[in-house]
Order: sequence, then C-alpha cells, then structure tokens
Amino acid sequence: MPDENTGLALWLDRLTLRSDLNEEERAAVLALPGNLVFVKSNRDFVNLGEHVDRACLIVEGMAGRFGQARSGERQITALHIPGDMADLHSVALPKAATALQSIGECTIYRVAHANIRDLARRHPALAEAFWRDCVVDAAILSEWALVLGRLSADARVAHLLAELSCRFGIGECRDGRAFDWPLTQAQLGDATGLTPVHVNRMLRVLREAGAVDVKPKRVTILDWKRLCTIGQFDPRYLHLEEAG
Amino acid sequence: MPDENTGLALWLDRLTLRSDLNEEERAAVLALPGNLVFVKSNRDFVNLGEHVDRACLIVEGMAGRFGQARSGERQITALHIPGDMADLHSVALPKAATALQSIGECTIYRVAHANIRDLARRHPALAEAFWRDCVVDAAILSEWALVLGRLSADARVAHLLAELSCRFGIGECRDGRAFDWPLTQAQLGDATGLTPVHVNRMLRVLREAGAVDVKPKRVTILDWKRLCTIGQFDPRYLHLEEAG
DNA sequence: CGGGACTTTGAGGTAGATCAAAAAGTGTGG
DNA sequence: CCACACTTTTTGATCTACCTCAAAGTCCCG
Repeated sequence: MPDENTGLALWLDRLTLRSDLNEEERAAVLALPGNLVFVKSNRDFVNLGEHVDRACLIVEGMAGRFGQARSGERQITALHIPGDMADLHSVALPKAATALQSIGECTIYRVAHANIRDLARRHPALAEAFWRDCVVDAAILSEWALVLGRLSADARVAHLLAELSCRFGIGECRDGRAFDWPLTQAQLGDATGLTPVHVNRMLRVLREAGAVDVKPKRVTILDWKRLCTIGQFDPRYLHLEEAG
Repeated sequence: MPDENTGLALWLDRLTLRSDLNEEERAAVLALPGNLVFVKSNRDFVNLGEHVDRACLIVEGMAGRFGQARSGERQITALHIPGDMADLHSVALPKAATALQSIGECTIYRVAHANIRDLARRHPALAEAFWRDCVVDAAILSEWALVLGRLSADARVAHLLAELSCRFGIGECRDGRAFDWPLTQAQLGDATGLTPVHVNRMLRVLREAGAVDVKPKRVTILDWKRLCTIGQFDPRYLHLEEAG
C-alpha cells in the first residue's frame, strides 16, 4: 500500500538526480502536505481548460497528458510514471492546456500550488530544481515532436518503449528484463499518432525482429541494442546521468 | 539597426505579459549585459550536445530549434521570433539537446547564464517569470506534438501559420494583414514533418481555399476564421492574454 | 457461462512520399 | 546591365506506408 512518503521520496530522488539540494531543502520537499487520491482506470483527473490549484504527483501506476483535436481524437503528449510530478508546470501556469488521465488505475498525491510556490520562494535552489524539472519535461516533449514528425511507425513504437525502459530504470545491457505496461494498443496509438490496428502490426514486427515483446500488461526487452537502433533512440535527452 | 536595448525590451514585454514584475525587477532585466551577434543565413549558432553558458535572445529575424534523426533529417521543434529568449531553458540545463539555427539572417543578443541565474537567485519573482516562460514554451511544444500526431497535412501548415500570426501580434479579425516570413517551403516541411513537395501543394490548397497566401518572404492572411478552422487552431495554449 | 474490452488478421483505399524535371527567382562577377 | 550558377518553387507521375472497414479470436471479470 503506497503512502505519501513513498511518493515524495520518489520525487525527491528525481529532483536530486539533476539538482544539488542540501539537507534542509530535501527535508522541505519531503514535508510537503497533500492528499493521496486513488484514481480509477482511465479517468481524467485534470480537465482541459480547468484552473487548477494543486499539482499531481504520480505515486503508483501511470498517467498520460492528453491534447485533443477538434475531431475529438486524443493525442498523448507525455506519459508519467511514479515519481513524476505530472503537472509541476501548473504551479507556474495554473490554466491546464492539457488534460491528465490515469492509464490503468493509479494513485496520485495532490500538493497545493501554494505550498510548492512557497518552497520556491524560500529556497532558490528548489526554485531552480523545479524549473529544471520542467525543462527536462520539455526536452522529452521536443524529442517526441521529432519522433512524430520524422520517424516511421515501427520506429515510433520502438522509441517509446525504449524511452520508458530507461525512465523505469531498465535498459542498457539488460536484455530479458521486463516491466509493467498498463497501456492498451489503442493508447499506444494515441501516443504514437497511429491507429490501433497499425500499432498491433508494428508490435508484431518488433517481436519478430527479436527487439521487444509487448504483451497485454507487460513489456519484455529482448534485445536492447536492436530496440534502440530501430527506434533511433539515444537516451541523452532524458538527462538521467548526473554527469552531463 | 537593432541594439541590445530593443532586444531586452522585447523580452521584458514578453515576460510582463504573463508575470507581474515590479520596477526594480524590470530594471534588472533591462540591465542584463551581453553581446549582440549577427548570424548569417541558416547557420547553427548552438550545436547539438554543446555545453552552453550563454542564452540567446532573438532580436531580429527568426530562429529554429532543431532535433535530428539518425538519418540526418531535421525536425524543427520550435520557431522563435524577436523577443523570445530562445534557449532560456539552457540556464537550467546547459547541455543542449537541440540545435539552434538562424532562419534567414538574424540578430541575437547573448546573455551569460551566470547573470540570469544571479537575477533568479536575487528576485524570486523573476525566477518564477523565467520558469513560466519555459512552461509556455513547453505548452507550445505539447500543442505541436498534437499537431504532428493527429492533423492532416493542410491542417498542420494552417496551424503553424495561424500560430505565428498570433505570436507576431497579427490575427483575430485582421484579414488582409501580412507579415515577414523567412522560411522556405523546405523549412516549412521540416517544421510540419512533410516533404517540400507536399508543402507546396498544401500552400496551393490554402490559397485556393481563400485562407492564406504564402509567397516567398511574405505571408498574407486572407481569411482568419477559415485559417483557424482548417488548422484546428485555438490560440488559448499560447497564453497571450493576461486574464487566463 | 456470458458480455465487453482488447487483440489479431484480412482486404482494399488514400494521403503523402518519392522521383524527376521544368520554371521562376536571386545573387554574383564581368 | 547582362550572363551564369544556384536555390527555391511548381508541376507531373508513380509508389507505398499507413488508414479504414470488417470480422474473428482471445482474455477477463462478474
């Protein structure tokens, strides 16, 4: 059973990966008040255009950021995993330009903007850490624009799987490793800009190429190098290494 | 002849559009030291992977942020116009994950990260303003991911033209207005994820639909509403209105 | 055991890519 | 001011990756 400490600790790990924080600053993050909310499967918990006053930390499960075309088709512009403050950006810009939806069931921890902003005001190093977190988010988004604009269908799917492998801390010479995967093929299509049918075919291609095996609820990396080659994936943009 | 004051004043306008700043904070921004650099046509002035220590403010002309696929194809992930601090994010994350290239000739004003970071440390309101600026940038990127993932070719081109109209301060019941446009059709293809040939055909379609006329170096809005409809464009994500 | 959501497979259509080349514009040096 | 090279725009013909529509198969949960 997850609790708020798990969530905040995960987020702090994420922050300290890229920013130096002293003991006081770390303690301040871990002391952030909020409430733990369980979100049912595939439910919007932040609506488009809504004026939000709390940010959502993913504690367990996954969530997606969705943009919506006039036609009603949705595009997933970001996927969030445990430890991500999914809409930290809303502290700076409270009007949600994208919706947040759970992917499968998930648990979130809601933290009031006021408290986060207060921390930023009192600790310049935290202000910078929050800023940096948003910038990394934008870097991932920018990479995703490249993927959507330039890569073929098989490469898009491979790229997404490789990115998530890295963010989950798997990958890099870890053939055979597996991780939970709550997305349906239709949702994978919403992320890659493909139809569910074509996603299915691409998954088959990737499986037959011996790169990755995607079953419902579970992804197994078969050949990390091959996956990266097909997906034209280079993890540097994720900024996961402290030594940049 | 542009000078550094023009550039910083434009940027300050951009910042105050979305953040309240007092007299002291405004003065501090306007006093930022740096140097004015003239960049020749289509030259990279920030390279991929480079460790940068200065941020680039666009003073005149345009610049693009480029991602690069393994195959060498480039994707423009953002377009910057005068008044944009194109890589303000580099203050938080100095390793460039994308390149910056002039589009046509442009003039930039380079400001040392140290000076910007110093301002952020001393004025929490400025720290927040810089953060917010990056967040708006990310919101535009997120919209662009939606466009690349979900819209048809004619809509992508229309969307980009509509977005730039708004950012240039044109648009909204201003049929017949025109603005400078340094992008070639090939570059427009790099932004929209299309081939130059197909961009050309889409421009014809938009012209014949009476929406917009794109000539070399110049764009004329023929029918703003129609352009927005074709491009599924809704300017809210740009956060150009103070009242959100 | 039954119903709904998800995955898989098939057949055929289409938006946009690719290849090719002509036409128009732009700048440079004579 | 013209001649030449180069870049950009425009048009045409063909090809293909991905979409659309349709239906069967599988899994999961009550």
